[in-house]
Amino acid sequence: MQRTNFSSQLAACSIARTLDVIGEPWSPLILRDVWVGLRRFDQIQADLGISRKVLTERLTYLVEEGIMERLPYDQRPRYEYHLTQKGTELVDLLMVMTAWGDRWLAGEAGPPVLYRHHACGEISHVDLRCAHCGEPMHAGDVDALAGPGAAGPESAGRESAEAEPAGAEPADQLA
Amino acid sequence: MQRTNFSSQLAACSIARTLDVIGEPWSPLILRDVWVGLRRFDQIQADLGISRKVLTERLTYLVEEGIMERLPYDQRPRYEYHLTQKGTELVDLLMVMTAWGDRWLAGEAGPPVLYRHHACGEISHVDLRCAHCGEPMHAGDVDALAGPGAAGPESAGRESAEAEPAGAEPADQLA
DNA sequence: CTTCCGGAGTTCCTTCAAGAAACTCTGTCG
DNA sequence: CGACAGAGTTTCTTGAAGGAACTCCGGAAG
Repeated sequence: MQRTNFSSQLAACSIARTLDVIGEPWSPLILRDVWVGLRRFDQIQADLGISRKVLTERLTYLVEEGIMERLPYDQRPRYEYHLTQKGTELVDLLMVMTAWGDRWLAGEAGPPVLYRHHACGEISHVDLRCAHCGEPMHAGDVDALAGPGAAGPESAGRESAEAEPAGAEPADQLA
Repeated sequence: MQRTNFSSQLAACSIARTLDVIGEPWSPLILRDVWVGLRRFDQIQADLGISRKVLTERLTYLVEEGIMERLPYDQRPRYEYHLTQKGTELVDLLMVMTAWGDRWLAGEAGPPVLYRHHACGEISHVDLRCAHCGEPMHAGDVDALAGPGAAGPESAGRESAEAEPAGAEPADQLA
């Protein structure tokens, strides 16, 4: 799996940049474990069954990236991993994965875990809304335009939108 | 990278199940390309710079999983990939990645691509809300409980659960 | 009719990351 | 002083990703 750093994409795509932080195998599950309270090396290792070497690498990287902090919890050399603000906000991603997985992949037994929303007390899941107007915001509800950090000079045009199968295919670039 | 199928987790975790579908390297970027209108093999390959072999594998798998469809667009053996409903809903994940990446990783140039929300016409990004009450729903706004599809018999209570660093940390389990 | 071409993959070889399991290091406790 | 436990290292093997060349198919060109 030789260096999958998406380098070509890093410049122009927030998705690729995000994947560069938590896109490696196991990273999202490590994030989940720490989120739910499994904060110590051996706990996470036992829970996931991940190789210790890989777990070390991932934790080190996540700390470097500011997703987690490594904090001593004892006089002895013992450490716990805690989510930073940056990491906590990344949990949004996990909640969306959960919602999608529950909807499309849940076994006949139903979802394995339920979330109760503090605000309303109901078992619920997340839904995506526009931060501006509060209306639903999903794949079909947006147009993409080149932003300030867009790639090359020629990238000024449009983005997803059109995209006719047969006709004049724009084949834009990405985000 | 020998078989990272998260099998131990698949039974009990929608996050792991979702990762099993789009967690492999490149898959989210392929999804993005198809979403924005790059639907043909060579287009995607050129855009991502991915190995043709890996692209073949990923596309085949995504089609098998019902994320995309492979449709002929010519009398000749030419095909395009289109998102299914299942795949389109997965784009939510990309939109959340974009939002997080824009917030935490955007270069000094600003975000590379902007999204205009049809409903309000504003440049915006997604926000997570409770599907029930519409209030914000983020990492700290939920309690997790074991659902019907929870793991083993002993998993009735919590899962990872205990594991308080020091005090009585709730540290619920996962999804 | 034969040749050319372009999209869509295959094949093959190399390299490097994930798995597995044993080993190390460091304080504390009995 | 020896056992212990948490938190990693080390070492070796396997297999997935890269890369580049090769194949296959049907229409277009000559």
